[in-house]
Amino acid sequence: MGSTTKIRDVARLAGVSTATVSRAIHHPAVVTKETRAKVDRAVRQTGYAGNAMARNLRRMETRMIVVLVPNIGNIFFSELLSGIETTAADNGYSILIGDTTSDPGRARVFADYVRGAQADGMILLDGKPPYFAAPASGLDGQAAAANQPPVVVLSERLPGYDFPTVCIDNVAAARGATAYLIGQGHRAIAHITGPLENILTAERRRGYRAALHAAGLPRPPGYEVTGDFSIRSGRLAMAGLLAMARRPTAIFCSNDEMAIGAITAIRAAGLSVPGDISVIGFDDIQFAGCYDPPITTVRQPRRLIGATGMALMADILAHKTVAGGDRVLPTELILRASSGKVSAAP
Amino acid sequence: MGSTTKIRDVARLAGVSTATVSRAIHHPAVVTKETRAKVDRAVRQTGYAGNAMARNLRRMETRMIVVLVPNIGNIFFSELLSGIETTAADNGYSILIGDTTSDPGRARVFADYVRGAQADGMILLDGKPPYFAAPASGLDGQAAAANQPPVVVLSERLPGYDFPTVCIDNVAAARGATAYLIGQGHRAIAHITGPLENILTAERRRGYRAALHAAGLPRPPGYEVTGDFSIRSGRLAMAGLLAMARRPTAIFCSNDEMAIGAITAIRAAGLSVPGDISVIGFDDIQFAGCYDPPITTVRQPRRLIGATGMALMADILAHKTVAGGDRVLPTELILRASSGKVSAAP
DNA sequence: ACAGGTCATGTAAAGCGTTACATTCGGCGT
DNA sequence: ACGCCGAATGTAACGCTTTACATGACCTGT
Repeated sequence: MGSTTKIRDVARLAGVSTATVSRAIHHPAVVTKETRAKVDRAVRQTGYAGNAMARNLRRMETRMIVVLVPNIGNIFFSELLSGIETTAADNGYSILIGDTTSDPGRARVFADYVRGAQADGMILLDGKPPYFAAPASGLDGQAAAANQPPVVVLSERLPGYDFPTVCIDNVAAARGATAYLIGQGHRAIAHITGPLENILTAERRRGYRAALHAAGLPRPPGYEVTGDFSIRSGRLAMAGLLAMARRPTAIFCSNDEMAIGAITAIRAAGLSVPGDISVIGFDDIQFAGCYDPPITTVRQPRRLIGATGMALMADILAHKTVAGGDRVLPTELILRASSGKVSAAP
Repeated sequence: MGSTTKIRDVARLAGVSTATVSRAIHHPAVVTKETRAKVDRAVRQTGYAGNAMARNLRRMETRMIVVLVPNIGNIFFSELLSGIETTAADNGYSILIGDTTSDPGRARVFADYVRGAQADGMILLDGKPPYFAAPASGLDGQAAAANQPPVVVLSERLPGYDFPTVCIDNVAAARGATAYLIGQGHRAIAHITGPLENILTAERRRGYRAALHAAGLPRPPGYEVTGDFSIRSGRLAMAGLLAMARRPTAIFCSNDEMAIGAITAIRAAGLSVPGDISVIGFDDIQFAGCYDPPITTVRQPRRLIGATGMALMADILAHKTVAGGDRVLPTELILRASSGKVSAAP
């Protein structure tokens, strides 16, 4: 009982060869019932646990998937992760989470995990291409992809790369949300965006603009304010909007946290939601429905996105087929109390 | 450029042995500047990335830590994870997250990761002992521990086991919160607990009871209601309390989500917080301060707990010393608008 | 100029389990 | 009764890297 038990020890105790022990454990069907019993007993007696490093090396797989996420602490991603984890487990995979908030350099470390066969594939939630991938360029895209580890992109599209992707139609969803506000009679609708370099941000803004344009509404300067998806940034952005000469009557926020921040700021200014100003969020995080007032928002099927993405990854790893094409999952505008008809013009 | 580049290919290209390549990469100091340059060039040319499985096997370590968490989707844990991740990265480790919500059987799978050397250590956030560990029993505890993979327990204590632990003093914190309510003149204070089998729940309840006892207050039947840490359970529990003949004037909730649920229920009944009923939560999750009203709560240093725990783990792995003793981190009662002086008795 | 020492590099042996291939045994068909 | 076939097990190579030890070259001090 000195150090760990090795397969040899089990074999000796069971009176069989190491090959038989391995078979009894991994392919029980090919050994006799008696042999299996002997091995099982020896395994229990020794507390043998195999050695994953050796097994991985031999099998040339780790059944581990790297998931690159901008911020685990963010509830939006943590629910997405939860969907990924569940499906991963169902397929015998585990997920290795890489948080890139604190240090963008971590992205490289985790990309190297896949390149170094520490993980079998990589799922990207941060909307940034892995450093080792070159943009798809027609013909040699296929050839180049052949030697690259499998990558699946979730939640945002990566323009210029042709990784399999699971996402929603951000443009349409944002357009729908804005159109709803217009339908409620709002004419002065502002937009609090995410960070500008963010693809998601750009898409949602595009949808917002498209809706205004379709309704023939102007886009007054200053009506698009940049936030960073945090509650605080929503509050600050809203404070700026409240100070404007022509104050908006409705705000479309690029996520729910900023909507919460916006509502806080509106109330701090002595105004009411939705009495004076309507607010719409995006994502439908759990707290959106429990806030006071409950927040109108665009629901994203987070768990489904995660599950679909992981299923896709498992499929690619199993069949080695890169099933192209984006999976676009549906969104839903959830109407709650934070939005309503425009009040009499101020 | 057929399959992946191996160290042999790099060695050939650089005109040195594989040993030298390995040294040039991992111990640059011991090779000549010229050799290093040759190797570097060959590495860049071939895009060599090493093979982690082989390296792990040889080094007998994976620099990976399993973290067992009850629910990644829960914001409390995701922030704890964030603290762990950051410190892990600083120490050259990565974390492998195991979610046990969906399937408690996963706990076994992940415990086997450590046993099978797929991971170097395990951090437990779910307050449940790993299946392979026997309760500490005096003398042989040390001996048994020697062959076990390192385990660190965070956030809750595991009575009967002597794993290194980073936690808060739940009893004292709960007592403090309850005592504060008593100080505000409340005499009818109810408690919404977590799941009963939960150690945390038991500790906080103990603190609650202790405070009542110290103040000579009775514990009316039905004043302790069991929840499950979800918003919904807080709402339901509160609905039950509101229906009681002698309605409480203050509620101490075992976490913030249940406090939010409680507030929702109180308002739905046409009462106000804190006008009619004061509510206190626990944890100080991000949303507690942004809720309307902002929630009085006990702040736990989540990131610090995670960081301290991971640092402890790194220390154990580096020095092989099992530094015993619990690290008890301080909590803080954050006074906000959801609680106040007792109103005129009903 | 030679012994002894240092430094850089090469050689080859682990590290542990899996699996292709070889072997043995028993049974069955003719 | 013999040969063939299939099933069960054993043998040994292999996966890729790291590192202890060996080797060789070069330098220094006497």
